[in-house]
Parts: sequence; C-alpha cells; structure tokens
Amino acid sequence: MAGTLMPMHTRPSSYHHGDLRAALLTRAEETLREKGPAALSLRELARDLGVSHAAPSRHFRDKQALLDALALTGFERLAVALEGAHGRAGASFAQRLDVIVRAYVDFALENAALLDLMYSIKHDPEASEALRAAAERWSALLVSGIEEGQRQGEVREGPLERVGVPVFAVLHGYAGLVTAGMLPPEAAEHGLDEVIAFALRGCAPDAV
Amino acid sequence: MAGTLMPMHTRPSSYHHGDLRAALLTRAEETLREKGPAALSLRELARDLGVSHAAPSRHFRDKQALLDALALTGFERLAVALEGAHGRAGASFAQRLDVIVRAYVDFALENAALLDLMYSIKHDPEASEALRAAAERWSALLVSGIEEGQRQGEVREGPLERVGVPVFAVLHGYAGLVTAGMLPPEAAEHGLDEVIAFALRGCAPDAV
DNA sequence: ACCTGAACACCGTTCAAGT
DNA sequence: ACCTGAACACCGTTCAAGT
Repeated sequence: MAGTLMPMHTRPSSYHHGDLRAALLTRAEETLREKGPAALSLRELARDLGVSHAAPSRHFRDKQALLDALALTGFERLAVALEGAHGRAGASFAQRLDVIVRAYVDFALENAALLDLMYSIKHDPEASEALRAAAERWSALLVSGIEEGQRQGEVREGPLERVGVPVFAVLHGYAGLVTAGMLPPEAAEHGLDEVIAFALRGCAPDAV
Repeated sequence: MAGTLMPMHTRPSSYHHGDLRAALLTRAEETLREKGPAALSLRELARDLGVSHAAPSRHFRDKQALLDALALTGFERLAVALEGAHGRAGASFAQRLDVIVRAYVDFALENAALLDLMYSIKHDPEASEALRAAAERWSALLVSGIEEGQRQGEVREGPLERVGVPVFAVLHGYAGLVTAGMLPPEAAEHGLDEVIAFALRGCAPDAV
C-alpha cells in the first residue's frame, strides 16, 4: 500500500517518506524507556530523526497529542501480551488469574515509564475515548475471566464491576509499588505469589 | 481593579524574612492542586511570591529538590491523617482496616496530584532515605494493625511483609484507579466497600 | 546570609515560505 | 502534502554583583 516507487536506500534529507509519525512514536518510546519522561522533548526527537524541530507538528498537534498516542500504543501492546498469556492458560479460574497477573506485572516491569504514562494521561473528552477503548480491551479479559469463574463456581457471585474492581486494584497497585521501588527486595521476591493467593481468597465463594 | 487596595500589612519588597522556603512549598502545593504538575515552574513560583527567579535556588538546589521536599510534606500529612483516623478506630482488625482504608482513599481523592508526585519521586540515594522514612511512618501503622490482628486471631499467620504487601497493594491500586478516573462512576460508588470486604477475606485465617 | 539581574542553553508553538 | 527557518514567549541553572 505504501509508496510503490520509493527507494528504500535512505536519502538523508528526506528519509521519512510518510512514516515520520511512526518514527516519532518509536523514538519517543525508546527515550522514555532509557531516559525517563522528563527527557522527552519534541525538539530532541526531531533532532534524533534528522528533521526540523517544526516537523513533528504536522503529525501531532502538540506534545500532549504525542503522549496520548504513545499511551494508546502502550495499551495495545498490553492487550496483546495479556491475550497471548490468556491463550496459553489452563482451564481453571486460578490458572487464568495466575497467568494474567504475571503477564501484567511482567509488562509493568519491562515498561515501567510507559505504564506510568498510560495511567496519567489527561482525560480530554476526545483522546480519552480512544484510550478508554484500548484500556477496556484488556480489562475485558479480566472481566470475562471472572464471569467464567462465576459459572464454574470458583468465584463468588455479584455484579461484575464489584468483583472485578478489587482484583484490578491489587494488580494495578502491586505493579505500581514494585515499579516505584516502594517494596524492599525481600518483599518483592515472593510478593507476587502472595498477591495472587490473596486475590484468590478474596474471589472465593463463601464457605457453606 | 486590584491596584488601590494593594498594601495589606505586608511590605512587598522583603516579605520573606527567612521563610521563603516554606512559602515556596505552600505555593507549589497550591498550583500542583489547582493546575497540575506540568504547570509547576520555579520561575512562576518566584513571580507569585514577588521574588526574583533566582531566589528559589538559595533554598532548593534545583527543581527536583523542591519536588522531593514537596513529596516529603505529603507523606507527613498522610501519616498524620492516618494516625488520626487510627486513633478513632474500634478495637477489631476489621474496624481498623476499614478506617485506615477510607482515610487513605480520602487523602488520595483530596490530594491526587500530590500523591502521584509522592510515588513518582526519583530515588536518589540521598533523598529517598528521608522519603522512605516518611513513607514508613504510615505503612508502619498498617503493619502494626496486621500484627495486632494476627494476635487477635483475625488475620492469618505469616511473615508481616507477605501479609501486608497485598493489603498495601489493593489500597494503593484502588486509590490510583479512582484518582486516574479509570473506574466508571457506578463502580466507584460502592467500590470501596467491596475493596475492604475483599481485603478482609484475603486476610482471614483459613477456615478449620 | 539572602537576594538581584543578566546571561546561557534549552523548551513548545506558530507561521510565512519553500519544494 | 510535507517540511524548513525564523520568531516568540517561556523554561532551569549559574554567577557576578549588590544589600
């Protein structure tokens, strides 16, 4: 679909034959990972890619728009990672929860700065629509897992949002504590196992 | 419209007889609350307080130092709020947990931007020492609550860090989800009750 | 001691102009 | 269409100099 006659060998002066937008996002993610959010500057991004400092504005209205787009790709990658893990999980609720929790925490550890960005996006009425949709793609996985667990009798009854919220909270909170370095290393060691066991007890039906 | 009644009883030229540091922190907290972290600028702070833009550097080595100090005051206020709530709590573990969780979430809602800052501080070997101490002042409350609960037989046995980490995680995660606006209003409504019940089940001893 | 004023090297954003 | 170059109004940080 892309330019049929475009030479692939790079001519330095017009290297970005239409994919400057993608190149900006890729580079932004690299510097976010390597140097943190404070080091993200449109002008430096442009410099790195060999375009003028005004070029990015053709693809992102302002800096926030680039951050929004970056968060969006983050939610998409998170969804892909979790869907992959879910596909490899066993049939019981305990197995699915275990696999999803581990995949989420793995993603958080490998993309700490990006995850932070994802949850700190300003909620413009416009951008948040797309973001919420992307975020829901993976939380739907958690929700359907709980729903299935209820059918199997492994999860207590109750409205989905209610049973799901606490599980979402432990997950999100543990990932946040670990990536913020708020847990001493000893606690982080087996902390994840404890969190999973804790969540399972919290989800379990009342004894009869 | 503003000009005529200016003087107050403050001499505009040297109002800060030694408490510029405190004034900077107070004003920083206000603009953090009102206009968000992106709007925090040393130069604007100085302008607001009627000093030169170089004056803040006498009290804070750089911007990060001011943010660190701001986070520190945040942890101190959080500790005070939780200790107050804890003092008013009942004798059972369930009552103490309820009171602490609600106080934490209240603090998170009233100081969303500040809490964000508190947990996103760069961990310089130096600043993090004081920060960790301040953070531990309130988490010690949670830990001793759990310890007491174990003595009362309301909380399952196990090393403190392990039992405490999941509780800390739900708390932190729920507060984060709410302040980030990631929960639909219906879910936020009774979400807190569900989170507390969930945590209690997670802490409960195994049935015998 | 505490603060000022100027200077430096950066920003994000806008806009006429080039190709 | 896509990008450039200059311009504008901001930053944080440093430092000689004032009081």
